[in-house]
Amino acid sequence: MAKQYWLMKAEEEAYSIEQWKKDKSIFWDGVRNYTARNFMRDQMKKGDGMFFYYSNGKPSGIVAIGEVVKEGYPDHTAFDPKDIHYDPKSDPKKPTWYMVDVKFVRACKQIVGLDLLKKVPGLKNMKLFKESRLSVSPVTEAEWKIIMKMIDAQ
DNA sequence: GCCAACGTTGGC
DNA sequence: GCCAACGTTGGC
Repeated sequence: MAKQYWLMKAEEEAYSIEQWKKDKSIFWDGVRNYTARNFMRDQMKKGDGMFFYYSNGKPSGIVAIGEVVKEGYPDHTAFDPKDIHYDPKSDPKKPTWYMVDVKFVRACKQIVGLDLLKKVPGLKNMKLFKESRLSVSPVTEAEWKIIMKMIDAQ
């Protein structure tokens, strides 16, 4: 299958790129939305590219580039009553929630803000704008290339 | 901090 | 299975 591209959101207070840089590879736990879950469980493949996006930021935008290194597997935080993402309805024998591992590739010199992304004609159909509440969303190859160029030009 | 958008829950 | 109420996300 051809390489695919994704955009994944986190709040800076929840997980920062400085932390990611240190950790190198992380599991993307805590997603509790079926659409996002389906992308992680069924579609994300090893080697796929991803943009790390700060939501609820000042401003919000893309801050780093990563790569999928482990394909969908059960999100164990759903089984832990002490975890904030605990979901008693997820059965370890038949897990409801899945996650992937993503490794840090590089940080943007500066944030590629949402306001900037919105101004680019080639990006006007981005899923990010249309389904703004989705924490994992697909990025087309054309969109990926445009954004990579914006990052390289920084 | 407000509020629009939208997913989820639960009563019927 | 409908739909109102409620909760969450995320831009501003």
